This record gives sequence, structure tokens and C-alpha cells, in this order.
Amino acid sequence: MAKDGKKTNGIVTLKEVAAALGLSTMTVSRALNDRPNVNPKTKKRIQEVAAKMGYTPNHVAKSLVSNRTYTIGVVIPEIGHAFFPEVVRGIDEISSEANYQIFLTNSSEDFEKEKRSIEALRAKRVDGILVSTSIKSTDFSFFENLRNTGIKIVFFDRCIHNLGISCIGVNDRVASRQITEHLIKKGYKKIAYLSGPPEVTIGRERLAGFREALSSAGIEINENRIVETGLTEIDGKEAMQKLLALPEEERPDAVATVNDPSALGAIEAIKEYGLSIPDDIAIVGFTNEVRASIIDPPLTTINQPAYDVGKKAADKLLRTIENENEPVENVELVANLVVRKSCGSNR
Amino acid sequence: MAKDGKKTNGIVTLKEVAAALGLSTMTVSRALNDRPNVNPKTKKRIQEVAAKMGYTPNHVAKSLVSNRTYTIGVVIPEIGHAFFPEVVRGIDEISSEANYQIFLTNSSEDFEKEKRSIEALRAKRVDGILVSTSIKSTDFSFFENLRNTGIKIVFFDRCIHNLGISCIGVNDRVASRQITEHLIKKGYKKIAYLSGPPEVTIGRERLAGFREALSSAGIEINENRIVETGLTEIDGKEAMQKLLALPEEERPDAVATVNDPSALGAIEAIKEYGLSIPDDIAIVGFTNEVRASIIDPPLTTINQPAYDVGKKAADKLLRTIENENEPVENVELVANLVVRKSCGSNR
DNA sequence: TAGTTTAATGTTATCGTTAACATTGTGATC
DNA sequence: GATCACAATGTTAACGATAACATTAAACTA
Repeated sequence: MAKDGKKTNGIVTLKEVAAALGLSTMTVSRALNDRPNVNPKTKKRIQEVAAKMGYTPNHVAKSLVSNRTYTIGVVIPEIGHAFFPEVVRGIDEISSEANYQIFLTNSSEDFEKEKRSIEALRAKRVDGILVSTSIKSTDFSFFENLRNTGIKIVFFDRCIHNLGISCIGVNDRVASRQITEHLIKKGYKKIAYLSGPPEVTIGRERLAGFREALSSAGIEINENRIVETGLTEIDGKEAMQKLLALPEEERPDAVATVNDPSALGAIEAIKEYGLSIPDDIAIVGFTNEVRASIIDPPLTTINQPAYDVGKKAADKLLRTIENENEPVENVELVANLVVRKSCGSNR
Repeated sequence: MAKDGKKTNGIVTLKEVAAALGLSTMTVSRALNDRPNVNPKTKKRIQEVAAKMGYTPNHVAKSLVSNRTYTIGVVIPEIGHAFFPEVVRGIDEISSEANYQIFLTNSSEDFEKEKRSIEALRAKRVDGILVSTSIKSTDFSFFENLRNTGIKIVFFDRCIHNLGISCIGVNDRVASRQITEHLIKKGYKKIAYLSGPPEVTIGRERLAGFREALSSAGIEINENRIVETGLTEIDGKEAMQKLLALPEEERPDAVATVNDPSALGAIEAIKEYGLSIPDDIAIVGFTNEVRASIIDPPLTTINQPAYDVGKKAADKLLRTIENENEPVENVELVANLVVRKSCGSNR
């Protein structure tokens, strides 16, 4: 218990510091926040006593007054996907520099959980939210309503367009086209595609890039060789097994994929089937996650600048928060081709 | 602007809902929080109007009253290390179920940043903090003082003991001994060790386990073969290069390492040097991160249940928060040996 | 010296919500 | 019908801090 009669739950308040000094809370507040009009000697005395008493400012109370929490919410579809921790590292880099804290929530690709998280973040009055949508986030009106509440939002990697919300992504379509063209240049003709879910931008854009590459090379698109699947290794493996089950003449000589995990799953399927990569089937990914350079054979892929996406997204959100008329923007960072062995040498 | 003269910053308050209904804020508060003594009809009316007006409870104000934020801080040394995202996934799993939000902060192995983050978390009045210390966290008194402030803390993975703070880790020493004994059983005699920094528990414990295994097998420990290094791939690679530079007869025939990243770095060094694994030099890791099963040759390692560590740590912290006399505990989850090819077959 | 400025400090109201106590009204009990 | 019990609602103060205005005292000006 406290030595005097006052309430104490262990946490020292401004009022207690003021009482100990025989000053008003206002003077103490001014001194500890480096405001003008405090006698330097008084200020020093206040700082010393506050430190001695172990005073920590109560940001909850500050937030109530200022209507600002210096907190941003980050909604991620799956922290287990190697891409996202790097994004988070970028976000943390920028936001911690600006003295913001980040609330991290993992939706596990579950739209309901995503919505609940966002509600909770709103209740906690975050100054803004960074969102990468789950593959189940099909109800655009939710985000439209959210935007209408006035809360600051920035999408990253997986965006919903035309909602008046900024998006920080990569040039998915162009990069996907580029890596497919790389396969075409190598001489592959029967190119298959493991497509991601059409519900997310990255699924649609990358598939579109793939189609563009084939079309403009005058290669007829065999729809049987386009398999729609998820974003995980297991999804990729299963999809590849379907392709391997095609009749001999339909079977692809090369496979492009929506991301590295599905490529890794596909590689497993091909190996298990007893075919060799790239000699029997070439394969390319999209992400350049940690395993890409290590797998046998090393995976040709698109390097997605995850860390930069995080930094840019956080930067954009902070600007949007602090600047009344920050424009809505659609930023595409450059994802570039990384050629390794899985796509084979020239035929 | 609002239709009436009242202030409006876009966010609807209890008071505004009450005014719209001609009721007191207290009744509205009771209705929206499912408290007793509200006429069911009134309650329904209130809920409808609140929903129509887009009311969201202000948790900041609630926190000020209740002295609880339903928020926990998570301090991680490096989110880029594949182990930690899995831990975070476990933490999120438990805390989101209990309706807590998590503040994620990444110290980047920088003790100063770690301290600043913790101060910020305290200011934001988190209900508790989960900490995995940075390798530079040598000033124990900081955590001692922190504990004395009464804030609830739980360490995970990298702990500081004897401070009266719970720790959720794995049986580092025993597991390290076990994997070393596995090498001994295979017939290796000149076993080297890439040791982590002695500043962190995992560094000390795993080294101790290594020494125990050699001692109790009657193998003399050659201190030249124990290289103290960091926890990253680059560290592991550099350390391995030192070992490879030893005179022929001192050079190890097997290497145990503090973690998978350093083992992966070491593998790179060995390959670059032109030796083969495991024939010339066997190697084992510790973590079982995503790359361990994929590297060539697949890495024999210790499987650390990262997800479970996260779940257990979050669970322990929530108990500590919600239960006045929750005991201080030192939990060691079981990390088990995963045998793959990098340690060779029996000699 | 009186009047004016300004630095230093204090007082009051407020942020949005809830706890604690106060009031009103309605139906049950005798 | 008076009394009581209790359900339904209201009022006031508080959480910890700050903005805005108020006061005091010292310092300067004419």
C-alpha cells in the first residue's frame, strides 16, 4: 500500500508527481513535454522527481484528449507465408522511426476473422490500417463502408481497386508476363499455369500476365493446362498432380506458377512422379522467398521486394494520416526476374 | 459538417447516440454492453439506432476507466528469422481468441531499440509483454526494474533466468546434447561447434549440451573447434571458413551448430571449399526451419516447436494478467531430433 | 512610481466511458 | 390503498491527461 492515504495501483500519475512537488499538474505536464513557459530550475526539479518516482506518461489518457493513438493496425492474411514477415519488417522500420506502434493481426485467410480484427482495431482507435486482403475477402462493400467511416486505409500486395483506397503492390501483370516470356524464349511451347485464386488481385493480375505473354507470342492457350488453385505448397502439389495426370500429348513441358510456395509444391509432385526438372518439365515461381535459391534445382522466379513494399505501404499510410489531402495512389514497385536453373538452359 | 450544431469529427459517441434517442448515456452504455436492468424493447431500439449511426465503442476511453487495454506487447529480436513468424502465429492464435490485440515490435537485435519499444509499450499501458531478448540484452537490471514496476512479463525462447519472470522455451541443453550424441553414435570424433553468442540463453545452453555430450562420451574437447559466432547465415559461413582454415589434422569431420541459419551458412562455406556433405564433413542444425528439409543434403536438426512456444507463451502471459497469483514458471517444451541426410549414415 | 509586459504557474472544462449512487415508476403484497 | 420490492432510467464523479483561459509575480518602460 502507499505510504499516504491516496489510491495507488502501482502506476504513478501526473497528479501524484505534482502533489509530491507541491505544483499543479499543468506545470508538471508542461515540464515533462518540453513546453515553453516553465522555469528551467523548476523543470529540472520536476524531471528529477518524476524519474525518481518512476513516472511513465499514460498514452491512453493522452489519446483520449488528442484523438490520436500513434498506432496503426496491420492485417495480414498469413504470417506463415515467408513473404509477409519481410513486409512486416519494412512496416516496423518506418513506423517505429515515426514513433508509431503496430497492431499485428493475422487473418489466416479467413474473411470473418479479418473483419473482426478490423472492428477491434477501429475500437482501439488506430490512426490507420494497412490491409492485405484474405483470399476470401470477396465482399467489397465491407471495405467501401470502412472507407466511408473516414478511417485511413492503405492496401498492400493484395488490393481491392476502384474503392478510393491507396495500394502498394508490385507490377504483377508485367512481371508475370516477363517470366512467362522467358520460358517462351527458352523454346517451351506447352506451358501450363498454376493460377492463384481469382478473388485476389495477385491471382487475377498474374494470370492475365501469363495469358498476355502466350497470346502475343502467338501460342494458343490450352485451357486444360491452366489450373486454378490456392497459394500454398499443398495447393501447388495437388494442382501439379492434375497436370501430370493429363494425357501424354497434353502434358506441359514447362509450368509457371502464381507464387513460390505453389512452385515448391509442384516441384515435389514432379519429383515424386519421377520426372526431372528442368529436363522433363521446367518450372518457375513468383516471390523469391528464402527457399527459392536453395531448392534443387534453384528456382527461377520473380523477386518481390517485400521489405520495400512494407516500407512504402507504411510510409504512404503515415502520410495519409498526417496530411489531410494526401492523394490516393496506386504504387507498383518493380519486381524483377531472377534466373536460376529450374527453367533450364536454351533448348 | 453535422446537421445540428454539435461538434463532430466523424466518429459517433455514446452521448450522440443517447441524444438521438432521448436517453441518458448510461442507459445506452448498459444496453450496448449487455448489462442487466434495461428494458428489452429499449435495448433493441438502442442497438438499432447505434448500428444505424455507425457507433463504434471507444476502447481508449474504456481503457482509461477500466485500467485494462486488452493489449499485449510482443518484443521480437528479428522477425526475419524464420523461427519467429511461427511464434507470432501461435501468439496471435491465443490472444485473438481471448480478444486481445498484439503490439508487435522488432528489436533487430538492438538492445537500445528493445528498451525504447518496451518504454513505448508501457506508455500505451499494455496489459503485459512477451519478450525474446536481443543478443545485446546484457543489462539484466533493466528487466529487473521492469519487473519491479509490476508489469506482467513472460520471456520466450531467449530468456533471462532468476529474475522471477516466467520463461517459455525448449529443452535446449538436452536437445543439443542429444543431437551431438547422434553424431557421436555415427562415429564422428572430431566434432566442431558453431556456438551462438553467450549473451543469450540459447547460446549458453546449447553449447553446454554439446560439451556434455562429448564429455560423457569420453571425447576430449578441442577448444579450437568451438567457434563463437552469431545467429545468422553470414555468421555461420564465416565461422565455418575459420574451421576449414585449420590445419588438416585439426579440421572437424562433423559440425554441430547453434541454429539452422548458421548451419545453412556453414553448408555454403563447405560447398564453396569443395568438400562434400556428409562424406567429408557432416553437419547438423537446430531449429528445423522451412529450409532445413529442402537444402541439399537435407539437414539433420532439432525441431523447435515454434508455434507451440508462441501459444504457450501467450497463454502463460494471459494467465499472469488475469490471475493475481499465477506462479512464475520455467516451461521447457520438448524439441526433438529430426534425422535427415546431412549427418551421414553410419560409418 | 505607476503602468505595462511577460514569464511562471494555476483553474476549469473536456476527451468518451463507466462505477456508484439516486430517482422514478410499476406491479405485487397484505 | 398504503407499503414494499425491484426494474428501468438518470445524475455525478472519476479515469489521466491537456487546451484554454485566469492569475500572480517579476521585469521592464516611460
